[in-house]
Amino acid sequence: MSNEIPTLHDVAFSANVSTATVSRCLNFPDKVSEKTRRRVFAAVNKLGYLPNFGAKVMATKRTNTIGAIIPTMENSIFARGLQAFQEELLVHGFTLLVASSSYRPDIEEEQIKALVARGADALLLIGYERNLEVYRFLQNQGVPALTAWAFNSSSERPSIGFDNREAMYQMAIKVIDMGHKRLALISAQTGSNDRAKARYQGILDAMSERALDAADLCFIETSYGIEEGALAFDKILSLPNRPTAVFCGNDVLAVGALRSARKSGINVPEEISIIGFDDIELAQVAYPALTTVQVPHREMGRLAAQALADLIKNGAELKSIRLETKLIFRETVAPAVDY
Amino acid sequence: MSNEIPTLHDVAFSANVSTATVSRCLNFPDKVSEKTRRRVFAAVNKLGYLPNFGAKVMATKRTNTIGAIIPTMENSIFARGLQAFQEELLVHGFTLLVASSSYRPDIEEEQIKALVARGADALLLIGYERNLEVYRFLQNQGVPALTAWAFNSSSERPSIGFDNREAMYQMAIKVIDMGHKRLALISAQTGSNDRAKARYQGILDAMSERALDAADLCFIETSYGIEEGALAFDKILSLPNRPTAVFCGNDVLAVGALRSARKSGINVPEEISIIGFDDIELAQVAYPALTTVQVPHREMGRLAAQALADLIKNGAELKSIRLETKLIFRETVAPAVDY
DNA sequence: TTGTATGCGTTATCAA
DNA sequence: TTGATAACGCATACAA
Repeated sequence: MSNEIPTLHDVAFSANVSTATVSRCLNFPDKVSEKTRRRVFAAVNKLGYLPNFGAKVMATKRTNTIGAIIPTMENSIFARGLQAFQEELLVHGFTLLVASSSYRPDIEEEQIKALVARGADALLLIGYERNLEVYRFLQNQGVPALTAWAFNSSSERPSIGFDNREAMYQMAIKVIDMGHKRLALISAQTGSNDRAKARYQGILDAMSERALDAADLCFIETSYGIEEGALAFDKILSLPNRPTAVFCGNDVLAVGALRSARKSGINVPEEISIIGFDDIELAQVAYPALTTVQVPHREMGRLAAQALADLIKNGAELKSIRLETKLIFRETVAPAVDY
Repeated sequence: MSNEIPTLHDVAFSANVSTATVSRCLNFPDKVSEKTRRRVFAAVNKLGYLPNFGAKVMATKRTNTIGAIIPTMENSIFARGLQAFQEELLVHGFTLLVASSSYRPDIEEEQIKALVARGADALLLIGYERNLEVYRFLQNQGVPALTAWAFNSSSERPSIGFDNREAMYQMAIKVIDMGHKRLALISAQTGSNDRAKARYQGILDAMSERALDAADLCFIETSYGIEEGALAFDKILSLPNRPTAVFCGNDVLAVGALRSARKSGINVPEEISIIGFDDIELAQVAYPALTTVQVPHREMGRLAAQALADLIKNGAELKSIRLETKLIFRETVAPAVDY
């Protein structure tokens, strides 16, 4: 029982052929005669040969690895999409390299460099908004990047996602048309998050469209978490002219709001309506079940992987794809009571 | 504006030193004179030099990459742990390679090979149970592996996790001592899941300990999902001698059970108690809030990353670590009603 | 169809 | 402190 890891050379020696033949046999089996192929594979099995990764990378200039940088895997919308992304990548023979930014642009930048340094053949990024210099760096290094979770027709960067503004706009129109005039939004931090910003804009646009003064929107920014949503909702409850409908930037915040309402003895939706965004599991399990916007996270991940694989393997150009969202009315929204 | 990616050579030429000096300068800055160091770094910046990954791997025989294979990122217990794992890995200069097995041993095996082939310096695996041949393969390839999410004192494989049997045992004892005699367990598939198996065993042990006939446990196996939990609960409800306490292998199944109970008009916990496992977000958001076992997922991920980093960088031996779980009593458990 | 020979971009050994 | 040079293990152009 030898303790050395076998190389191409060893296989070639054992099969009594040249290293070139072994290499060919492994990469293009049909370019080799039946007889030698059998000999080679026998040797490969006998020795337990596995191609050396570094050498392969060096020779082919390709790692067959694709990097993804997401805010955090703890947010199930990213976990879900990433899972689908990875599964599809596997089908095409790629492996997933993962990093997270904790929603911080500086960390994201660092991670982008790290993944490029690690030889990622391409990158998946969340949202458009980032330093121009980053895009230049990617270009210089020859590493293509695809944007996901957002679609903005006015940007020419390739992206696979949905129109955050439009989705929230549609939901807001519906809710306003149910008689709600005093609205609130509990939003994720909009600073460096173009998705949050777009959702905010969607509500503003809907208000203008329906002749409400957009300046009257009660806007609260907070960070991600159930607790944070609850705290923000508490603040809203203490307002003099309490809103009748509270939009939330995501389902997690909405569930926090729901919890806070229950604690304060406020009936949802009779006294106040609450709206989420994403339609993660929490939304249907919440009590009452949450009205929200359904986003095709898995589909996004899958399509992103396909596009990237197609780009690397066939040189196909990255094309933007716009996916549709869907309004899901469950139990947390009711017509506004007038008084 | 040149379009070529610069190499060590280019930097050396530009700084007017040898490639050896540049390499040294980058890897051991203090082994080089102040003057040349400045010259070299100036050249590096000017050219935008980034070390070639493949070449580096080939020369050092190290990718600084660690692979993790988990059942699925969609299960938030893994997403959470993986996030912590990745964050800690980053601190030590490692990148995370991710693959998922969908709870299938054959896919896991394939993925293990894929990650080794991708040059992972070490692997993180979930649970002990797998083909012996896999461990032999890992050994032959010289790739160390650490097991997480389970701790079994009778195994000598290094692992960082908790005692699934013990945790469920403690919970069951508590519940039995509240007067429950007719118990049920809605379990994840135990076939190739040692954690599920251990939790099952924990209940059996508790029953024996409290002089209940373990054969009376109503045991249902199902796959992961809210819907699946609900269906299993429906079955239990239709039983002639209905159990008074229903344990669930995880919180997701428990939340499904809760939903089914609500639909059937059964009061929880007055008429039936429901117990989860994991304490994910769902548990506190569920209504009524779920009684469950809290597991330190993040801590596991963090410690696993530390151990692996220490192993690769300093050759430290992998040591098993046993973490504690905690019983969380919320609102879904009440003393048994006798009749 | 198969073999020979070279290059890929680092690191590391040894000498200077 | 620095430089010349030999690996590292594979893919591939070219020759046979």
